[in-house]
Amino acid sequence: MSAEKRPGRAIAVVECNDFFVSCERVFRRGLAGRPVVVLSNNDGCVVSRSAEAKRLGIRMGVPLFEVRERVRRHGVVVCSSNYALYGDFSQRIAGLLCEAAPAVEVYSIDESFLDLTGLPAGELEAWCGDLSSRIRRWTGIPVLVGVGPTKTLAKLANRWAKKSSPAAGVFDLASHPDRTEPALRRTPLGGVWGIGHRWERMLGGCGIRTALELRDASDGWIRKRMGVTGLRTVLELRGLACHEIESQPAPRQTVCHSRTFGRAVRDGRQLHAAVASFAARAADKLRSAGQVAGAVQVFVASDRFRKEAPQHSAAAVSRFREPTSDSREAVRAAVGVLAAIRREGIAYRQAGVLLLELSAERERAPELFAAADSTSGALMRAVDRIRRRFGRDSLGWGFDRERDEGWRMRQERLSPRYTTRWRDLPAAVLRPSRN
DNA sequence: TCTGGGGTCCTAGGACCC
DNA sequence: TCTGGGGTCCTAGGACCC
Repeated sequence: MSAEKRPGRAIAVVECNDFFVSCERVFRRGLAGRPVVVLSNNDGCVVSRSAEAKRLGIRMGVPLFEVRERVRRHGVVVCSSNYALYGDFSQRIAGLLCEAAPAVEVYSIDESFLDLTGLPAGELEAWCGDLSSRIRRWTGIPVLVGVGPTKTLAKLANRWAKKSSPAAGVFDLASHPDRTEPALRRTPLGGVWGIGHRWERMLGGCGIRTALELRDASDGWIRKRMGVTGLRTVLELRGLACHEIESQPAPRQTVCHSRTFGRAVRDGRQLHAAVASFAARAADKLRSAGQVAGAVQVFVASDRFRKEAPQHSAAAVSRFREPTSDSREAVRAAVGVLAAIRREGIAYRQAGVLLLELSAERERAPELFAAADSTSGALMRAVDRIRRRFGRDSLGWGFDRERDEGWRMRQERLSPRYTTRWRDLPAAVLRPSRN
């Protein structure tokens, strides 16, 4: 355990407020002030809500069909998720953060950690306020900033920025340690970073219900019940840093592309086509990260919500003869695995392809007796180049042509890709002035 | 009718070795 | 026949995150 208490350590976490909804609002001014929700893939669950939608009692993660009546009654605007748009906003914001702070960890699509150690305590809040308004002005996205001596306390501060002073948008525990205890006392366990549903229930059963009670629990007991992961959280609540800022992201260990289908798929050819396209996409991701994979895993699952239908889920792995990022090899191996695990007569609702045992392409050791396919790398580079220039759909594989679209996901309310596709670019119309 | 996708880390247990 | 300690590697499952 490398816990460390250093004087004056200041970690900020910058989190976009209701990020997906905020992105939708940037180009659709009519959405301001209205209840808005964004859905997961397949238009399944609510994954982002505006403040107005939250006030209507629409919970995070709820399936759309359960709140359909409320949506209709209150005129809630419902959007399919548009990851091309959100990803682009995310990159722009990350760019601004990297200009502003020396060490930045882009933690997720809507949140980053900044190391602000060294900024005079008296200036922290104003500095964060400036940053927040700069992001708002240049991207249109509102952000909230929490500051603390550890990542866990910064996250807790962020929660308070949201709850207590969303207008100011900054809550600082690093230069105001006296605020920590009251904040911990008023934070339920579920609001602590690192405490999920299971642990919340377990701890609640033992009489621990607030972040303060968790902070003051005994080390030995926490270690026994929650392992080192739980102990780290507790130490961080005490101001001892266990999680550093990782400004150089570690290379991925797995790459996954999976989908729940728009409807259940019983037909072998369709499932084959779906898995082939997932494998090709996973290999694309691999190449864009400059990695190769040693093995591929395929999984399939029937609809777990339809208890009356025959259920089957399975997964299996196939190893490549030599690490590769060639889409054709990934597809070949994946459909082979699929053929071995698929059961006739089962209606599958979900499938996915994982690439495992990743390593950097340049570190790859050539196999002594491999019949090296020297065209593979060149072909893949050419494919990637053409797609970058002419769009992802400009070039496909043979199996794409036979593709039956039956498994495609539902996206009935997709907004345009305003910032990443030329023909979706918003137009500004200038009218001559009348006077 | 309608229920997401993509990751990480840790732990326990078994196989195997010396 | 009975029997110790310590190590590694692998896998499955469980917890968490957004």
